[in-house]
Amino acid sequence: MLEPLFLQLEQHDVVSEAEQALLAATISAPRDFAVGQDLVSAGSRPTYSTLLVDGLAARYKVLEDGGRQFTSLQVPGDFVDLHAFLLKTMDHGIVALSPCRVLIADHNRLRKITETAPHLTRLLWLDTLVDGAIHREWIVAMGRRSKTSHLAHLVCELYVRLKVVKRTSGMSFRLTLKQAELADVLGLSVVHMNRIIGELRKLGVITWADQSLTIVDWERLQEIAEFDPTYLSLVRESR
Amino acid sequence: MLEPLFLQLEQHDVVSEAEQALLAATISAPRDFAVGQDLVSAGSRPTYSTLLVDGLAARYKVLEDGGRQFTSLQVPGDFVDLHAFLLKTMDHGIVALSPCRVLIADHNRLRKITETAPHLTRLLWLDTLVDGAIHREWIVAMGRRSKTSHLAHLVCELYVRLKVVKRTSGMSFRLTLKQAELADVLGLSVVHMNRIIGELRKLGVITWADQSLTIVDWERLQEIAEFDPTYLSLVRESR
DNA sequence: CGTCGGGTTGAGTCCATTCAACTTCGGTGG
DNA sequence: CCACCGAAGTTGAATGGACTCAACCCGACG
Repeated sequence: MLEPLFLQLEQHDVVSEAEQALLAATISAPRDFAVGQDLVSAGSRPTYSTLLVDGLAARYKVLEDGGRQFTSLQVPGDFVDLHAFLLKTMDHGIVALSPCRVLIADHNRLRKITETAPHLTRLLWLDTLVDGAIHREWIVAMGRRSKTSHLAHLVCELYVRLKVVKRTSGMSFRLTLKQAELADVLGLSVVHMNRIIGELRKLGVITWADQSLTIVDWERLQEIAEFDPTYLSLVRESR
Repeated sequence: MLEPLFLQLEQHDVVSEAEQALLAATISAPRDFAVGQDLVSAGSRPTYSTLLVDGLAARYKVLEDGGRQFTSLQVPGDFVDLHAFLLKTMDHGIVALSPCRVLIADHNRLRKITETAPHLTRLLWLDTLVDGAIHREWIVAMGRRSKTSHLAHLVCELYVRLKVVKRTSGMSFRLTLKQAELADVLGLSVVHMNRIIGELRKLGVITWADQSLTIVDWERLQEIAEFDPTYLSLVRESR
């Protein structure tokens, strides 16, 4: 069940068998969440971190006027709230966008890892750093890209991240988001989100129906997005 | 010269004398940068990380059409590229927005810390996690706040972060940004940026002249921004 | 005294929003 | 069986926010 996590970690560096065993011993208790449920709620102080192993989840904040903004999308193999291990208090919620299965890693055990397994510690740290790199890319997209380019970039990113954990088939992947939720990713109104999607469809670079998104023209999509996957650190080297 | 770093770390947890000494031994070689110079350039693979001890710097990315977006502002005590320790390749540049003084921490020595000083390692990790938390807040601001609220939020954030490192006097602080640079923070045109600033001035919540920004009505500014400093983790507790 | 960088202001255009209507489709109950 | 309903998506029209282009101000500096 830890496979997606290992697939992700091994993109960055070699993970020894001892380290894999240590992770396996740290993580326990599978749990399932239904669509719309909070995996972790804002303001809470969890004593464990949550590893997503199946489904799609998102971090979000809600403003006083009711507006919601997603700050990240989480795919299988992502530690959705590893940062809570040190930040202690959740400053945002995490919601299931599809049925989700998660595993639990107790903070005491994570602390043990930091005390006994420096290399594995660095890999977990790196996990949160990639998270930050994705955030930066989103900021750039929100600030300076056209909406069409922003959406294209998101599709590229999701495709690459899902491919790493073998959740793609060919140039397609399941995307269980509603358009209203996508709008909360890009910071748009639902109506306009719909038109932007129509834009990419009309350009013939994607199709999206029945929760299945297919990239029809990967080259063109990358161009529109100015997508450069460097920020995902998908290079296996000593860390 | 390490004072601002210690001031920041001690906001989060107790830093022992041994840890302070270890940091002091890790960090060396002060260096100065002029306005507009890159502290770190995009695409590079630095073998050390850079601690800002004086001045204002920013992370940025540039798009093909020449558009620039800042993804963070860095104040004294910030490790501007601590993430490069594990990410290895810089996916963005870091530029000096005022004359900057920095110190250098070699990656080999940082690695030593991860192998011998788990608590200090966690504090450094935490440093990058707060970074991520700030990124998330920026994403929310860009996506769902009004531009006025976004600017107000930025002012609140800067004030609090600068206060931690004693770079405020009363309700004022030096802000060496040009309006064009602020525009690259919020993702706006210069002209519109100017009008938004005028907005906050007209509301009587800030003044800003001669590179000195003063918060005239802190309560009101916080309201406009819906500012809640939780995300900065300014609570001293065991981590 | 002229020039230049940064800031400010006005006018017109374009993009994104809101409000609203309408479609499609799957589920549910008469 | 089909009529109805609600959720999600799509489309049109009008409003308002953000953009560009342009002019102008002003203080620093040569």
